[in-house]
Amino acid sequence: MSQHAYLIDDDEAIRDSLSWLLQSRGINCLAYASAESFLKAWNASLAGCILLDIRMHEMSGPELFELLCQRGCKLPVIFLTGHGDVPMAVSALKNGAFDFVEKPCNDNELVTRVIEALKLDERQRTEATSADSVNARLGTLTTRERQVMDLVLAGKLNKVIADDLQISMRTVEVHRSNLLEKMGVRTAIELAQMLGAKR
Amino acid sequence: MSQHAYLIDDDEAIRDSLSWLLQSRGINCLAYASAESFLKAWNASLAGCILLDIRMHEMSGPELFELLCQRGCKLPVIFLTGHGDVPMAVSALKNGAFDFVEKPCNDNELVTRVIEALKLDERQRTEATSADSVNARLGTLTTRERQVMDLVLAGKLNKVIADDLQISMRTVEVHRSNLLEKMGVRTAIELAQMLGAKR
DNA sequence: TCGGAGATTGCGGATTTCCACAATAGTAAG
DNA sequence: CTTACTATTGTGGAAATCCGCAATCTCCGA
Repeated sequence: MSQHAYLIDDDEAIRDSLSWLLQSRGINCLAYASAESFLKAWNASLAGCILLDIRMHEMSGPELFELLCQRGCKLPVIFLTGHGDVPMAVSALKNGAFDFVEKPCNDNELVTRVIEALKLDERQRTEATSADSVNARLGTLTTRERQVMDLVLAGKLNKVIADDLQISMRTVEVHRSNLLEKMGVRTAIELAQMLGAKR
Repeated sequence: MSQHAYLIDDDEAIRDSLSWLLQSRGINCLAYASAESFLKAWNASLAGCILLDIRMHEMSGPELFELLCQRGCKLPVIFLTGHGDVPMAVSALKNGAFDFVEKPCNDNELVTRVIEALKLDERQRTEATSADSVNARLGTLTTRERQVMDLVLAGKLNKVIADDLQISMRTVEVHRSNLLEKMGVRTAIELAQMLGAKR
């Protein structure tokens, strides 16, 4: 899925001019006339960033933003507003918005910020991908294997783990070996690194 | 060092009224009439947060903020301004300011934000403390010990490490044992966790 | 009811780790 | 020059890990 700038604004003139601006700079842009229409189109695989007007009919920009956040949307959001005030901008940024710009704004300035947002999403997506593969592997572990893994990561010796779980050392060894295999690592250290880096 | 709100504003009336407000709510407050005077008083052990006026004679609020950041100041900064605009607020927050409020502002609102900033600093300070102890320990390691540690964390066996460093296995064992001792852990796993969590 | 997956355990051997005891060398500080 | 620290290596044994081969036992879905 290639990156797009998802522009959400109920003002057709704005949609047209910004779409054109971005496209002319080589940025794919899809425009939506309402928060609702974007919400229907959104899914977790969309990549890029969101350009979101603050004031719209029906659902407002901030409302959509909150809803998207709840649904796990990680796309950087750049708020657009023609009548913004400081508290509104502060609130948006403190809530995790990527940026907040006033309309009308300098074309180059806006494009620059959109590009920054796209880069951020790119990075986040890369990280998320590796995190997902780790989680997928964690998902293949059986209950016992996970229990053993936790104790292994706690730095306990097999004999201690065996004692904790009330099973034989040999069983622990088997689980340990199997879980390392499933996680795609050869030693417990590598496992610790793999999980440590992602949390 | 107990927490203080460091108020920096060249308007005496503001200093007096905000100091009084904060003190009356049980928050220690120290006021400075200029960026320069605070800069002279600042040191890394100060705890709390900073209330910083944007426009001042000589050095401005944002200038002081940047300087403090360069010097490693981690105190949350709440910008105060009587004539703020949106771009200024956005810029401040994107540069890492904790908050941005307009004067005059609601007393309770400001106090709430100051308290949030103080809590944040408290948390950061706690984390920094443990990170410092880890770094201090890392500092006691000799060059060789650090080399061995890196390879151990890479999940390599002692024999491989010995080969890599062109020394005997026995020497690796000694270094390994010594570094684990110095780092205050009993196993390489614990070491990996200790370092993994702090990066 | 049959088959597969997961949990469990034992045996025995190859590898590795962990350590105490001991010794040699180079280097920097005092 | 003496002391302290670091780096280095050896011997030898105790403890732990790693693994292949084998065998039960339970639970669950076909």
